[in-house]
Amino acid sequence: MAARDRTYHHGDLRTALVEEAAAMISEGGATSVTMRAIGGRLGVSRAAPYRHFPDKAALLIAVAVQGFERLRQRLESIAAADSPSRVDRLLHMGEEYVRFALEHPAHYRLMWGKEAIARQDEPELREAAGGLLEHLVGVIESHQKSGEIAPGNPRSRAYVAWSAVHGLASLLIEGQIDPKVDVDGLIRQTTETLLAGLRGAGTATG
Amino acid sequence: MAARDRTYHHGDLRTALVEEAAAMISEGGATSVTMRAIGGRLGVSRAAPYRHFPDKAALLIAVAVQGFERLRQRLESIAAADSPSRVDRLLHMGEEYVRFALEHPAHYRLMWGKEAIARQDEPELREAAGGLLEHLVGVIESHQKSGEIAPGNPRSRAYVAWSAVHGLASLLIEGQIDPKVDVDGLIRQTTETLLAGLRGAGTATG
DNA sequence: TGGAGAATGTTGACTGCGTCAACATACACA
DNA sequence: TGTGTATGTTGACGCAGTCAACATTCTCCA
Repeated sequence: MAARDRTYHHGDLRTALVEEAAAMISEGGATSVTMRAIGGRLGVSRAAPYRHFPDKAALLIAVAVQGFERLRQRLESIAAADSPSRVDRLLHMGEEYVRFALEHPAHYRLMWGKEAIARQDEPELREAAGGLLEHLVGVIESHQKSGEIAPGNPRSRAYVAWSAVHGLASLLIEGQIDPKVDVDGLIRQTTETLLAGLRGAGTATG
Repeated sequence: MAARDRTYHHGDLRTALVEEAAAMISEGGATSVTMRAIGGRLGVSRAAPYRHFPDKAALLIAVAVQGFERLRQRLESIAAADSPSRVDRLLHMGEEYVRFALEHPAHYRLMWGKEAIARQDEPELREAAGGLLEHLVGVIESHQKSGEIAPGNPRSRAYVAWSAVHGLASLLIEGQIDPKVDVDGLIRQTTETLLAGLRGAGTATG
């Protein structure tokens, strides 16, 4: 990108588009991304992006997929690494999840919001989101084996856990939580409450 | 609205706009609402709505506020009425919350989504959302008094509870949860897990 | 080595949308 | 009864997404 100034062909416009779109999203939210503006920022015409993405939604989907991959990577690195006790690890994962959302609010919104992307049912998207869920299910299962989470359908348990962190993340990034609240404390309290609930609540339902 | 056909003045355009916008949102999501279309559907010109709302965002805000009022009313009627044991009532409230979102997905999205409405910080909106939270805080407090929820800052506890139901509601309406899952069961499991967590987890944090 | 065809980029044009300004009409009240 | 205000209409502007026609460059085989 440094040495490729002013050539007719950009070199790797597709990659650049996704990255630039992600940057614009971070700066001004998803609505600030326009095909024209993104072209302008990359020194390319307004229609150039259409050589790489059929429409704007497709570009946003690519950005969202990228977000999923990064989040997943972040969570997996926790699952794999340095946590002493298993319980700690689970709490840590929940916290990291919320923190990711706080660090990349517009990105996170794009990942889950149906409104933000016209075609939320794109297979690529579903797959990326699904991967994340599968990972969580696996973690839940392993914790069930070691007894830290009550038995029962691990997928249901995963959805419950996911709801808690996703809900907190959403409320935080949508500015629905009083700014005076201690965010770190709230995150911790949420994950701890969740874990306590999962440990105990062995209703027949799941 | 029946007898007022074809007069120059509509009669109560403001109200009609909010209702029509809500209807369009239900039908085709918030993006399907355009000032021109809404005017057309009401037999009025494209600029007429501007006599009642300074811009599109203001109209959407009115719709969102209406949604808040309805949700609150629904929850309050539960809190006030027929539930036998207190625990049941709390579970019931959580379930109704999620059910409301399922019945009015686009409406619900509009209520919380920053992206959907340009100015999420509108005082009118904050107030409506705040009212809901205060109600929840009150419920939590009363349950703390009777010992069904561990002591600790009731506002934090309320945020935790809200996160759980809001998260589940969001995941459901955004189509992130496998359609094969038993939704009612999942809702129940979520509220039960939450309650179990709130009953036990008395960390120093809150 | 020199094209030919594919990739990639550009420009012009069209449409739909939000919105403003100027103008028209109806209503309310003195 | 008349006038000021509330409400509605039409015309116009700019911006965004997108398509079609055209231009340039790249690749790769004869």
